[in-house]
Amino acid sequence: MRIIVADCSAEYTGRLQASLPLAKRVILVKADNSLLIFSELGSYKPLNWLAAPCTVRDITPDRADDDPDTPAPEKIIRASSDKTSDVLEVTFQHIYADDTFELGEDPGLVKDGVEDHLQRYLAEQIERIGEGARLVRREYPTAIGPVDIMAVDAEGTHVAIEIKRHGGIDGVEQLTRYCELLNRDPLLAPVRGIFAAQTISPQARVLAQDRGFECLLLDYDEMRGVEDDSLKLF
Amino acid sequence: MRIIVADCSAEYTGRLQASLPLAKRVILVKADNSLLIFSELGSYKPLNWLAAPCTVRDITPDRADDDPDTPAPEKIIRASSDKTSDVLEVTFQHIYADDTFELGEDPGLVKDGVEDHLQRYLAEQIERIGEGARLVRREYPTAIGPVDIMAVDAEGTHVAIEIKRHGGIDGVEQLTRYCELLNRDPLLAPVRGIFAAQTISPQARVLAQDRGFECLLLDYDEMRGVEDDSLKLF
DNA sequence: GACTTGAGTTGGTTA
DNA sequence: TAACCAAGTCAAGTC
Repeated sequence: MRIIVADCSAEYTGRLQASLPLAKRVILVKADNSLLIFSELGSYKPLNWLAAPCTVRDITPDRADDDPDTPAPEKIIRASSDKTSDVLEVTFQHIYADDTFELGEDPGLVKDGVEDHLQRYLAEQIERIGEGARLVRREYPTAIGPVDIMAVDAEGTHVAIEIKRHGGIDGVEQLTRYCELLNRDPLLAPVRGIFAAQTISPQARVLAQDRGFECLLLDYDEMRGVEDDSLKLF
Repeated sequence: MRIIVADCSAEYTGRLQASLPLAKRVILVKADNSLLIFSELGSYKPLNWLAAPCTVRDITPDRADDDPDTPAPEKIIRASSDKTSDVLEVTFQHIYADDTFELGEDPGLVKDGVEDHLQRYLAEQIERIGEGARLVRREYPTAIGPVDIMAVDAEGTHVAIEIKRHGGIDGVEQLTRYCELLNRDPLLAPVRGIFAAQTISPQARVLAQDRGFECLLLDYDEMRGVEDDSLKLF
């Protein structure tokens, strides 16, 4: 990892054109030559970058090109994508630091607990969709992809459940496609749809109700708590 | 911007739990205290991070807590979100570098040319949807949001155009909703739908054709070229 | 390898 | 401010 702190400007040409005026910034060049430009602004997204695989060249500015109006840059780095025509060129006016560190391999991030957990918890606490409900299976396969949860309610009616962390319109569309398909199967029809999420946008809620789906808000902490409690019984 | 290079491990607790085993990494702490942990892996996304607004504390490890089995960490940094319960704790075993640079304000990125351009070009070259076509307007307003382009073909039939850089299934669904709505208006009906994009996924193409929509591939460079040429006439 | 879906998404625009 | 939508999205899993 090469770490540069410098007054610099930059030009990106690829899927779009973007330019950075002169300012003091931090530049990271990774082992795979991918290049990131950071300022104090924004979240983790760099102002500008070039993804690997790419080639990085240090260009010493040609003194013959000197324009008397602008000071000669101290250095120019040009990163060119190996697969596309993307180019990111960084022009350095003053370099405060330029250090390289060998980081070596990284064991990587170990994640625990996302949307998959919501699905697992709801499957194990299936009566949250109504008393007497029974789980058929998670990831119930269909021709157009797996339904998150298939269940049967107290009346014996099949229930297809679409689970999202945040429920938006596209989630309702997805559930619509599943229910349309499932209701063509005489062995399953009629199939109710339930749209379950931690949060549901107002538009999605309206659309879901319009389509005849029930909306179910999931409380992650509460569901986790129930699991923890049930574990304590053993 | 504080730049640290160190052997470190990290624990994140928030919307999920995630941990980083001990390895040599680069840590950036921005002016707003947001903290990013990078390795040579991945693209511009850090392995782990904590977004602003947050508070960062340097903790000198308590020597009384020393576990004879594990070496005492040189330093611990705990970043706590000010608004949520997110916490990111970084434990440093060995620090190779720890420098702070004042970057100052950044003028930010100047972008030029994205999906908006596709829309503008197609509006100006509306005969790409068929000879004799005329533009009604861009961002044609409806109750459920603006249609990208509304036009009239040579036969006088209204045409609703949905434009995407990449055309996926959700884009077809969007166009479906618009056309459904527009076709309820006796002053407009019948309304044809055109799904226009630089690339269209096979599934989206099938769905679009199933819904009776025409698919139109847009060549950005060609459309830009036409514009440039027409500008040269003046 | 192409395609689809989720993300601790992030970021911008508009109601 | 909240909701919706695009992103030079990235990344993981599936076909």
